[in-house]
Amino acid sequence: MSGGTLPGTAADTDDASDRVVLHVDMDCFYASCERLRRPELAGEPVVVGMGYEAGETIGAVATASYEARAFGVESAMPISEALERLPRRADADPDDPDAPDPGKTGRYLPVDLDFYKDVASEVKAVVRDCADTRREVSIDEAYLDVTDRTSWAVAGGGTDDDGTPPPSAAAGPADARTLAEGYARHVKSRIEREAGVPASVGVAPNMSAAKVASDADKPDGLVVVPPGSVADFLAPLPTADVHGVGPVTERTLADMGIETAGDLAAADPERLAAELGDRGRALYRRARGDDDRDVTPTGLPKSLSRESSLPATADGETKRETVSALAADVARRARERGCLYRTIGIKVVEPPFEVNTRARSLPGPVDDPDLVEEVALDLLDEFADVRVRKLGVRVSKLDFAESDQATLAGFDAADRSGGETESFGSRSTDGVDGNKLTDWVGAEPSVGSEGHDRSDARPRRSGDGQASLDEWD
DNA sequence: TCTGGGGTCCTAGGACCC
DNA sequence: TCTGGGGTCCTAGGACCC
Repeated sequence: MSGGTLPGTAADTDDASDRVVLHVDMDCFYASCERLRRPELAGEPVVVGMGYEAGETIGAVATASYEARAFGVESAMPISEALERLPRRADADPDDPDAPDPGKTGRYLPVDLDFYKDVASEVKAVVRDCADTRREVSIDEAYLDVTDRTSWAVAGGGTDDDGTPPPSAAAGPADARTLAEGYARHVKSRIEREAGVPASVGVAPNMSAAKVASDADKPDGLVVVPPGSVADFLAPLPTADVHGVGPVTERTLADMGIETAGDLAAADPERLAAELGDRGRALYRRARGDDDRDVTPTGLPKSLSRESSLPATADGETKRETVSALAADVARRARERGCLYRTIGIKVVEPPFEVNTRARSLPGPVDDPDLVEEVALDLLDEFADVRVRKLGVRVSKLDFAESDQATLAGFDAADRSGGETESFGSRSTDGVDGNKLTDWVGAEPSVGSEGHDRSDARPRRSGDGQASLDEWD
């Protein structure tokens, strides 16, 4: 009837089994990190650009502070456009009548991912301390299942004093402050105090509601959605606010007359499934506050890739050089992580934005930079005559030899400096390369090539982020 | 909006096998 | 050789997320 899957599990959202899930979402994280080391940026419009260098107009906005967003600067916007809306402070010259008003300018900074990762590791330390069960989704976002640390019980017990307790952050009808709210406040303030950067926190009985809640009052928000009020909380929000609804699905839903999460929750799930497949059913459940996914740790990666934009060109030499460089970088990163791959692929983007992918699987897993380049170039041949604006190389079907849960948990922290040990569980890539990897590859003599020299694997500081972007120019 | 880079998951069709 | 069905693997593309 209502799409419940098992008898007895429908409509039990007020059950005692309700979990307490926190979603921690750092506020304009990169900009906050810059402010941490440059306090004079506090309160200023700050734009952090990737592929951006001081004085240039190239690149895209990675993060804009809320002050910059007030000028219309948005994430992923080209820097050139951001500069039109918010000129650079450096260009404000009091002696030049044509110069922009300093009060309407912003600070532009290039991404410094290594520094942000340092800050993020302090955030993670707090998160680890506050929850045994957690999922770190990205550098600035995590889910925490804190059911065993707190509960939905109403705080304050019998006292109910007439003092001035902080107003409840609860959404929906349940106006009372819960223990969960207090716990979330504790996590939030610890992050701010110990890592020095602000976070928004959402609290709900499931992941997707917590995610929406953390977003509902940014920045510096704390929104609590108690069990039983999830559907009411979501109902007025546009469908695009539901996690998993992007521009395409939003339009499809709009065409069906579905504009809000409430509309979605009231829709016919079979009709949704007809339009959107299984995702339709999943979104339907989500909009109704029904999301039973467990908070599980992030696993090992499924693929590694690098891509790079270039001025549109059909020149074969340029394309091949670009692909070779990307291939070398991907292979190096795979080796740093002690990971074998069985599929090698490329991505070719033609103007205006036509994406092509090609991939080839090998008989067995390998760690072979030369082969990555060879296969990638071979796949590129098909596009010898086309103009391209972006090229990419990817390895997938990854095999992490001898990996165990300990290294799995340490993966995020360990990948930063490629072999430099971080406090826990990280493997030394050199050691792994020397031993276990060889054993593993030995089972695949036809394509394995552990004997290759390591010229590609020179310890050129973590190739992530923009430092290495320069390589392809 | 003329779209940066690194990912995940899903779907659909074809090959191949039993 | 008129004709079934199930399962798995592979590739390509699409949608979405941060």
